[in-house]
Amino acid sequence: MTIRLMTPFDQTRSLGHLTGLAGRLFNTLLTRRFAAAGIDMTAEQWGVVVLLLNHHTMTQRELVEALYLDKSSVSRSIKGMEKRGWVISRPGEDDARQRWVSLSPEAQSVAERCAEIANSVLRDAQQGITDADLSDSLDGLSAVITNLRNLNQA
Amino acid sequence: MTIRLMTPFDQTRSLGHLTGLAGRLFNTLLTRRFAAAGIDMTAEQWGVVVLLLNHHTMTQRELVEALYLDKSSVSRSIKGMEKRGWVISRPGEDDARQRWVSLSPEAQSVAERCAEIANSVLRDAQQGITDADLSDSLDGLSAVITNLRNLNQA
DNA sequence: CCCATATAGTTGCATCTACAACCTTTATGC
DNA sequence: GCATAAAGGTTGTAGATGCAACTATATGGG
Repeated sequence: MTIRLMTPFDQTRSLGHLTGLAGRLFNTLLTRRFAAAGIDMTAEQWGVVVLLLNHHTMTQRELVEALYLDKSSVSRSIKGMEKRGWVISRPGEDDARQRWVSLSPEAQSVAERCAEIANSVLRDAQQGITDADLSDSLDGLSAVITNLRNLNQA
Repeated sequence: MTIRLMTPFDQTRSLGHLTGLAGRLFNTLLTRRFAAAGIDMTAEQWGVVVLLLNHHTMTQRELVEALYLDKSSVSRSIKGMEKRGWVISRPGEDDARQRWVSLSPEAQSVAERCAEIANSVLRDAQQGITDADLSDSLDGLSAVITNLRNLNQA
């Protein structure tokens, strides 16, 4: 017995459903492979590490803008990573409100292996898909993200 | 100062990053629009409601397979939805281990408006993207999800 | 210089998620 | 039949996330 709506909604092929599912699967697989390699790092934490590899040091506000997370999420994430020893957090010298975040030596020492693992996940996830199709999917995804960011701002 | 890796990893155009971000943006926008319409339902809960609209009643195990979540996540999600009044949960008659979940009358009465809101989010998120490009993106996403599901099983 | 406002972060609270360990009930093998 | 294995769910624990309210610091206009 099915309840029919005047306004049909097909979840199984909805972008919202598929993106959420794919994101979740990516993160769990990456976290599992980190763990299998003896690296106690989550996929989300790896996202922070990648940014800090490229920028050396960032304020939490810069992380918020780069990751598009709530400032409270970044605050707690950094706290956890500092407790784990992946990052170092220091108060700003010019502006006492800021916290400057940078990678710990330990994080730098495992970054190379993490990058290999992250690339392996991407490779495996994309197997059987042509580069052209993949590029099209990324373009579509980027366009949707641009739309959603604007909608969430408003 | 940038730290260069032997194994480069470009996050900004990585499928893992983009899918996670898009999924998050979809969910927050949908949850916000539900709230703006006076409907106290999250995007994740709407996913359960859609399944129950189409199947009338399901066991938690069936929900686990359809949503591809851990059984514990479904267990707590259903508990919260029952507390909120969106679903009814009853023990199985044939198999005493099972819990059969179905929609409450209240959920059925708001489902129509929820479907309209969910469709509006999809429409807005996809604006400016041609149907052909969208379809290609969905195909790519589906292929990636199939890969990831197999990888996560193994 | 001082007050109003804006900015950077933190904390309380709620939801969502996964993994591991566990309980209960059912199915299987002998 | 009975012991063992498998299946359906729950609970403990931990991380991730958003929103609202809050603190502390900076900035700008009289």
